[in-house]
Amino acid sequence: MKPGDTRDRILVAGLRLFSKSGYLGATTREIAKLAGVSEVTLFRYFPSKEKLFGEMISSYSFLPALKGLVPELTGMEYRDALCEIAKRYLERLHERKDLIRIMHCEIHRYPSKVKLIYHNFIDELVKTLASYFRELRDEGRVRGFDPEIGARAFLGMLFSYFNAQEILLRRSERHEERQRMIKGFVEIFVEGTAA
Amino acid sequence: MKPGDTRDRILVAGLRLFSKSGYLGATTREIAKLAGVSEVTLFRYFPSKEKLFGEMISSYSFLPALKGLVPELTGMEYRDALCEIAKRYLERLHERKDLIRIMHCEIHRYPSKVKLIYHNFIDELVKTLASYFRELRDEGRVRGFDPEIGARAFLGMLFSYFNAQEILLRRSERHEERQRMIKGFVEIFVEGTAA
DNA sequence: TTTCAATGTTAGTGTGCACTTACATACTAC
DNA sequence: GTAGTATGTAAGTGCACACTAACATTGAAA
Repeated sequence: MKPGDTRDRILVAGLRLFSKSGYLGATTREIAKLAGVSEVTLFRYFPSKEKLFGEMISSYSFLPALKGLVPELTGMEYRDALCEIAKRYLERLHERKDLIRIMHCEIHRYPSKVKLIYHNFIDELVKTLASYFRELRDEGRVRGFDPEIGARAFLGMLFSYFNAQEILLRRSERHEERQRMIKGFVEIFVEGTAA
Repeated sequence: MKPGDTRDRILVAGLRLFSKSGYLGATTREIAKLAGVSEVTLFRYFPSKEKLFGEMISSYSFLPALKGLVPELTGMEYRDALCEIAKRYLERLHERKDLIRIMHCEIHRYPSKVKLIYHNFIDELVKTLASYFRELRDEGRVRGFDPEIGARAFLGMLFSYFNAQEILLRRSERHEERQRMIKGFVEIFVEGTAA
């Protein structure tokens, strides 16, 4: 067993259990068990539960969700581009579901760190999408709405949908319904912002 | 001190502290102290912390947020009506902020009860708003989009805004910014759904 | 074969918290 | 005044959990 491997397994187990039971609800025993190590080993790697939590949050920050996507979009039709953005965004949210849960529930525990991560995530998204809208606006392909508000509106529709389905109601996500919602949202948004 | 008064004060204190610290983080000592009673009295009214939590959730369910509003809207201009809906919705969310936090974080504790309350809340909102859209559509004042998807899109934009501002970042909400966001969202939505 | 690092096992300690028991006090109704 | 009801105070129980100490085991490198 390579060194580093154990540490990672503990971090992954922490992510899972902190997400499922909350910081206080997840016990070090459970985390160690899920990681397949003894509880003592957990404390050899992380001097306290609090430190484990901190390291976990830091190491599992969000990947850029949309960065690098914009260039690919410039040639596409507006409607198709928005569908693509929506798809990617929902995929990223789905991947980071556990982390999102934790940040929602434990934001009071590590206010500055969690807020920073969250803020950066939202900012990156909004700015990326807003810059895309600004580009289109300069080409006269959409009307002159505020790009940031537009970005927040679009991402907000999607986030709420994700939140209701996957975080709160924990439904099995049905692919076809998701497609239908995306199409509906995009439709409204396209009509609402077209030139 | 009337009977019933004490019980209520404990429930209110429970709401506040469960919201702030989570179910496990809030102690019965703290709750009793905030309610201005001794811890023993708390246990005289509620046989366990779990029961207190359950009673609290049940008694503080959501009030209908938009019901009864639709009739008032029928005479109004579409844009103004949406602004009014947005304003009311955000006000209701603001009032029930603590409860919303709890439901987000503790949904795994009382899955069926919490889900039911939450589901009913969303359903009431979506159905009310969708019926308004359907009415307009029948009069030919908006185009033929799916009223339910439209409702989810509109409420979703607003909810995400509320969530980011008040639940996660706990910002002092600046009234003017809120107005600006509402206007921007409504603008996009109106253009996106107008006939 | 020896050595060393990573991990396990066992058996703790101390603390905070939900919850209890026993008894005291204040106030109200009769 | 007496009885009863709501509340308080003091003290404590038992348990789960974060965290520790001491020693055993394994496996690979030298």
